[in-house]
Amino acid sequence: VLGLLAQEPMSGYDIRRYLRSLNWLVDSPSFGSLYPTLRTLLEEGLVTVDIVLRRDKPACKIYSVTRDGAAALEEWLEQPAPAESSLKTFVKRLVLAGNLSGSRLIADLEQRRAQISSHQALLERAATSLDEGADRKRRLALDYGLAMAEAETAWIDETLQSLSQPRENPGPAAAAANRKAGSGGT
Amino acid sequence: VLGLLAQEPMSGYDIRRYLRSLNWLVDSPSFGSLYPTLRTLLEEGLVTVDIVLRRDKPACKIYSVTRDGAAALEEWLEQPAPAESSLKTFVKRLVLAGNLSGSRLIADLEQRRAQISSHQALLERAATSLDEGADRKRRLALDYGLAMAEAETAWIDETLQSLSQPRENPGPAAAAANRKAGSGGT
DNA sequence: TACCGCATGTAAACGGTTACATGATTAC
DNA sequence: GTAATCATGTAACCGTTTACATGCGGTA
Repeated sequence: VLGLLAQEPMSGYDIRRYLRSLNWLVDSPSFGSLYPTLRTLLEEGLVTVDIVLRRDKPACKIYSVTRDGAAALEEWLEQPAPAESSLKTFVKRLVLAGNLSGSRLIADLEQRRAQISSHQALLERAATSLDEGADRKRRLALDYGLAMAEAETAWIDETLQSLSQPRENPGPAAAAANRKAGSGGT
Repeated sequence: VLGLLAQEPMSGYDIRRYLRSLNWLVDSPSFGSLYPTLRTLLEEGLVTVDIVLRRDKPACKIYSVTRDGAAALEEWLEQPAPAESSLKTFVKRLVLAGNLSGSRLIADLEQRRAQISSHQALLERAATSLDEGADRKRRLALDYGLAMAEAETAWIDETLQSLSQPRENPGPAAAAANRKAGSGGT
């Protein structure tokens, strides 16, 4: 929440709408947890409110991060994601990449790449132990996991490369285009 | 839990170990929720216990599904995943693909493909609305989402194809090989 | 006037994790 | 004898969802 407000002051309703638009990537909290969270942040002095009256719509409360809030956010972002760190954690941090320092972002990507490798190893072990004549359906989840791991690794590698060459402006769009063109990748 | 026990009778500890090996795909419950769950299933008559004493290891309780349990599982599996259905739901069902009827599995895959399309559309809308000169880092999450959507769609299409041609035995392994060979995709 | 989308909020219920407690068996 | 792994279990805590409650503003 702090991260989103740092990108742009918003109301609780806005946060919800924004997170809903990323529905697939991150799960958006219900109002029942979102509003109390904002209340807490306010009481802790990490955000301030600004009640905005509009003639066309009902009034809303726009929240902005304070200096303390920005410091708290930075503290959270700068401490590397915990070693176990799930996909959810990674994606959350990716959503806040705009607030992340370049080196921190690269470290996150590399950490994720390493985690995928170890997960891949686990899945491969599981696949071989299940091996031989086992019904295809039983292996589907493993195959899915391996395919996704491969795809994610490829994306991370592309992204790391494009981040290390900031002179050009290939950006994610160009990377996507490369993918579509099917230029032989690793 | 019922689905795993249907594949093979196991102890709570085994379930945990198995789910841990799929760590990345599904999150394994803590013992604090797993054991009470088994207790409940037992009380509901959906599973039975068998205390097994071994000389080399401590005793353990092997759970097996009863007829009622199998019926309950089937009921759960046959009702298509709810329309919203998250990635988690999809993967969970994929892990249990062995217990799923062929037509149900295909329906699940197709439903997921459709969901990805709509999510893709959302992400693309978000990407264009954020468009123009926006800092690359701000778009990273969107790009990630789109890349993963693409990869998942590709995997689903391959899998659907291989499932519809059961005469050959290409299986997931062959599909993976195709991917690696980089034969022109969709 | 009735309804729908916007916007905020609260309280109960629920489910899961964390932390704790116990004990058998093997290996150092 | 002591640590580590295997194995099971309980209770407090905590965050989230669900359901409910309220009200403004536009529109059919």
